[in-house]
Amino acid sequence: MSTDQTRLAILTAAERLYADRSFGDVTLRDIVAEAQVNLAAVNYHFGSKDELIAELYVSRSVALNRERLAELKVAEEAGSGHAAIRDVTRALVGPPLRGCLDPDRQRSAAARFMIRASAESVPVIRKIKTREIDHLRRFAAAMQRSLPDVAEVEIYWALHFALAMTHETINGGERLQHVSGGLCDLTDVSAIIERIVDAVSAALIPRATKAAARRA
Amino acid sequence: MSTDQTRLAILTAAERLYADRSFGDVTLRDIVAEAQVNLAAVNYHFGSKDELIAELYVSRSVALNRERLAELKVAEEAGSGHAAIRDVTRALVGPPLRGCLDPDRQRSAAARFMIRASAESVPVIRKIKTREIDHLRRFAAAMQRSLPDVAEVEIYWALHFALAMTHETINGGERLQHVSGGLCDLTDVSAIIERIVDAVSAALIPRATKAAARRA
DNA sequence: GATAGTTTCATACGTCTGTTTGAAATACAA
DNA sequence: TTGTATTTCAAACAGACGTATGAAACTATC
Repeated sequence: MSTDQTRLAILTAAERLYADRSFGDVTLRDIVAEAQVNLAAVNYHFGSKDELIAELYVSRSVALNRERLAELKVAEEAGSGHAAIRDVTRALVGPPLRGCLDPDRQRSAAARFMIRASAESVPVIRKIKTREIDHLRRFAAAMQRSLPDVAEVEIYWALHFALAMTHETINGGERLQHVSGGLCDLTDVSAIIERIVDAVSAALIPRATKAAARRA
Repeated sequence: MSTDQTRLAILTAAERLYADRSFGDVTLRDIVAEAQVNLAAVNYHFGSKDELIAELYVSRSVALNRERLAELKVAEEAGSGHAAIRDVTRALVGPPLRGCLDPDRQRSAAARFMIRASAESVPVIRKIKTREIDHLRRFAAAMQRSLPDVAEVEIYWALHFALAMTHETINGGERLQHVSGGLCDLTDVSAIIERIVDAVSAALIPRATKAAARRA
């Protein structure tokens, strides 16, 4: 092909398959069948399976981070410098949740791939996760700015719990629906987001007022 | 051997390895090397790799459920019939957290294996997860008894979030420690448990008082 | 339109996987 | 001890895996 259509076909095919199945389970032969390219194309264009996964992870990682930071920026500009804690949390958990729960399987593939990359700890991804650390620190800082009275350690735990609820809702949503007998609605994404935002606020705000009272 | 020492050696070896690495990654040859038995012993005693995993999962699953229900029973008897929401939550998240974060690798293996089985969705385990559904429903019922004013759907979400925080703390604890620059202490297990219990209570109790006020 | 460079393709390589085999070793009952 | 049943063992099986090869098919430049 003239341009690197093949590269792109492989990347999107891999993304689509990794969204549903584990890294170890998806073979190169699965990927090239999905992409409708030759088996050798993967090693020609990427060098190895690991390098393919790494490149896929990096590209989707920067996309997710960009999306989150864009939302954060909007909230911070609306609040003339510092965003409310609810808006910061929304910017953190909104993109992956909206992405994963999108009914369009292809559009949701990127988000679900990222969740898998976050959950499964395959060596090749472990090595390039420094990016994620820095990114999460920026959100911790934003949360701290919105609640200056809260101790730093509480901020990190809240961030951790926010991601926890996000990931488990995506990965274990089926179980929740099962356990609740279909009572819990997983189709209304914004309601889920507000629910998580509520939980994070409820956990943090008492600690803020308590700290403020101590200070006064 | 006279008794089924070999069966047991295989089970504990598999548990130990699956606690640290994924199901796909751990081979039968790894397991028999760890157990110091012959390769063919696995298929002789269990039939196949999948059946080994299934038997291991079932046995550890009933052990975990028993532990949780014992804690719940103690709390309910102390409260003469119904336990406080904090105690119910503690009975749910305490056993896996204490198990996984135990410094003794061998003792923590069972708990970490269960977490992996819960996170990785391998077909053979998916089929026998009905057990887990029933078990979680009993905890939902206990939570409902402790907070009768809260809507049923809120109970299920709270249960879901409690498990979310538990799992992510176990699986993503390393990241939390990294992001927080070592600020978050993962060695003090009971402090972590209280933190999760706090978060669940904070999420539920406002909804209880609100519902009670509406009712009045 | 010939040439050089890039990309595709069928095919094969070596290795590792779960599983099977049949004989050897062990245990246990008569 | 003899005979039967259970358990172990080394070895091999067929299949799937990631990767490598070299010829064929393209694309672009002159």
